[in-house]
Amino acid sequence: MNYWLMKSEPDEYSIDDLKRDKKSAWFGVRNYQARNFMRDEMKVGDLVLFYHSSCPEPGIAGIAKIASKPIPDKTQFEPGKYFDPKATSEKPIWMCVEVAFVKKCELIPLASLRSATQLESMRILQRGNRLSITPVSEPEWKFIESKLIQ
DNA sequence: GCCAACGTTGGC
DNA sequence: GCCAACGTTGGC
Repeated sequence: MNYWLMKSEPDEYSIDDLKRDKKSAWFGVRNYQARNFMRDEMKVGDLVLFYHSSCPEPGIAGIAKIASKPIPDKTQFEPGKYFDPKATSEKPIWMCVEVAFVKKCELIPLASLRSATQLESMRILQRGNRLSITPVSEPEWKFIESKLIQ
């Protein structure tokens, strides 16, 4: 079992949207490191901290889980902002996974994460971190689950 | 809107 | 392969 943190801008796709949809493909990732996590390391059943970014109240908004093996991100083939002219259906470049809703929680603000010494090495809190998908260690997960999630 | 940090691009 | 320029992310 691995744990992850996945960022989403709530204007684009929020925890409420996932709650409504039950399940969604995590399309639109165009960063190789983040793609590799989805393609190579995620397993069905892995748990995910759903993080709201670039919004008035950034923070953890809920929990989701990985619900599929890697699948081609179909937006790479379609006209629009995620289109990639170098991708073909035979050789897709961008892979994603499906993510399923588990629960919504009271928002855990970024400041609360920063103030917890147990989380000081968390990837998301390191300066300059911009990766939209990052691994979460088991101790970090346990701490957040038992102490912060309501 | 600002700005730090990082990834990507492209000329050489 | 180097590296400057540029674009993007994301908190504030």
